[in-house]
Amino acid sequence: MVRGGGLFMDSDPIGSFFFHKPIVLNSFPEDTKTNHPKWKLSPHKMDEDTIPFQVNLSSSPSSLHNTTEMDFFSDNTTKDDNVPASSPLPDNHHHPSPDFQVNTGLNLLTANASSDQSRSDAGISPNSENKGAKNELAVLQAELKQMKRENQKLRDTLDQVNTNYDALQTHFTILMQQQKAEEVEEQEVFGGKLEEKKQGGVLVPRQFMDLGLATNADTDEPSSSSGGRSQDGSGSPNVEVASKELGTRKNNVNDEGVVYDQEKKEYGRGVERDDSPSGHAFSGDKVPRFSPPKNNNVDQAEATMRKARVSVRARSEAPMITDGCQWRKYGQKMAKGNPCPRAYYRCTMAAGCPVRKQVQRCAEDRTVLITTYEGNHNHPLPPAAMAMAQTTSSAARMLLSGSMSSADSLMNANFFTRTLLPCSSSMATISASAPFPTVTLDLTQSPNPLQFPRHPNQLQIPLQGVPQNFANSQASLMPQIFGQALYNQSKFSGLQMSHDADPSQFGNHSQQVSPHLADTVGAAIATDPNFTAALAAAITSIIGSAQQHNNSDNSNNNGNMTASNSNANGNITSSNNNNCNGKQ
DNA sequence: CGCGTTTGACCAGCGC
DNA sequence: GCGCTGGTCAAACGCG
Repeated sequence: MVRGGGLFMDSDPIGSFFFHKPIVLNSFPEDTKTNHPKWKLSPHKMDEDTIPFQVNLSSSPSSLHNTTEMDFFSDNTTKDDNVPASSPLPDNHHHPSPDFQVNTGLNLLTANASSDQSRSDAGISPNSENKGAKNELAVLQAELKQMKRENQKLRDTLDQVNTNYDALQTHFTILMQQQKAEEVEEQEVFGGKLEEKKQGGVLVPRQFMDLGLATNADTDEPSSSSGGRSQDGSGSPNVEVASKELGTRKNNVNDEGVVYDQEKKEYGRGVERDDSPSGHAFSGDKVPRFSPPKNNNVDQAEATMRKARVSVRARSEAPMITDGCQWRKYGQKMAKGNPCPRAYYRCTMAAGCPVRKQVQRCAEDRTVLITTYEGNHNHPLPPAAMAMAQTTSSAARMLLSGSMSSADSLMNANFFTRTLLPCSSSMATISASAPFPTVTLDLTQSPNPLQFPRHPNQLQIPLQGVPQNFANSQASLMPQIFGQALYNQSKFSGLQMSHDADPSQFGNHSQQVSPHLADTVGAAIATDPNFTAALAAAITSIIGSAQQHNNSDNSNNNGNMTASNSNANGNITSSNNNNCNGKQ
């Protein structure tokens, strides 16, 4: 994992913990390999495997710098000129020559040492050799003491980092749970009794259009039926029972994507189980086939919810954008009005995941890849997948909250325009004749490269020629932030707009970028690991949320809105298809 | 041989 | 009722 810069205590079990914690520390005056001054991270290391995630320790680098006892290698050179200055550690294998003379200037001989010495030296050496050995022993003991002290300090630092990390994680989890709770509130507000629907004789909470986050899907229902190949043994229910309650998202965020399948400790793979038996409540994918004649109003609303889609437009030469999920192609059709075929994919990260997506190139601009997501994941997601999922989820929530609260979708579109797209209002359109609501996130333009330190082409997803994990981190970061912005926006559109909020008051806040955001995003972009991206994005979201809460009453969330607009241009179009020209 | 993709067939919704 | 279209299925196929 992460190593402390230049601190390789391979033979030292005390220092071995450096290999397991995401801390970049350099306690040495100078890394003689790279000649980087103290606390300056080696770019080489950063490129390799360090995560320069800036943890705000109470002990600043300077304060650590002032802890001179950590700088014991200068003593090393003092007490033993034979030891190369570049040696970062006291060489345990360095055996002094018989001429080895050390003058530490310290009177460190302890009674214990002398007693040991007296024992070991008994009848062996003359006085001079005894003195040399004693000195050596004293030096070693002093070094040991200092190493212990330093180790203790580093442990303290590590504890503090861990504490901070835990606090951040807890905060993030709480925020996610709050988000979930608010989502449920929105369901109650806008869905009313639609929150529940009957399926298989069991009343289950009706899923909102949550494309990204594991919710109350009942994956324990064995699949069967409807033909299709059956899943292998991977069909262990990977959504915990607790996920049926509000705290579902916890599993999505608490393990840096390590645990996706609590039982299998891995992603579900392989041929997907036929996910939805006929009439499965979450078979949002099978919209045309899921039409039991029921209460008209309820079904109409449900159909609207089910059919809600989020379309993401991104420039990419790749056949499919990298969104962190695993997909299996199950069909391809030529769609009317577009010479490019439309491919149909379904999520295979977990058995029975109803999420599907359609991928099609834009008819007018073949470089634009249009990915339309539909359905909700019923399984925990890795960070990279969460990013896109949250984006689509938030967009869908925003759309649905608006559509459910108001029949005037055009008003909703105008709201999008004024809030998210102050500089591109023409992009916000909505088709009143849409058979189902679709939010289109247009990520094909990046008008603010300065605000979001990314090459414009990096918005092309995935980044070809770039390591996959890096591409993932790149591609995932932006939707993460964007999604948070959309989610926050959805709260406005869904809750406030129905009251007396003046949308214009949100208008120009999206032009700003918080320094925190820029720093965090920059740090995330500068490094490879998905964890970094996800964590940075999460923290970014948290920061943005915190800022939003701070200014919540009369202004919009600067950080998040900024992020969305600055990195993705925030073009949102509500329409009913994923063709460029709006035809289908 | 297992797994993923391809592709023609099939089904349902919708408009005329 | 018929045709068009979108969406899905599943056997065939290809690849490692």
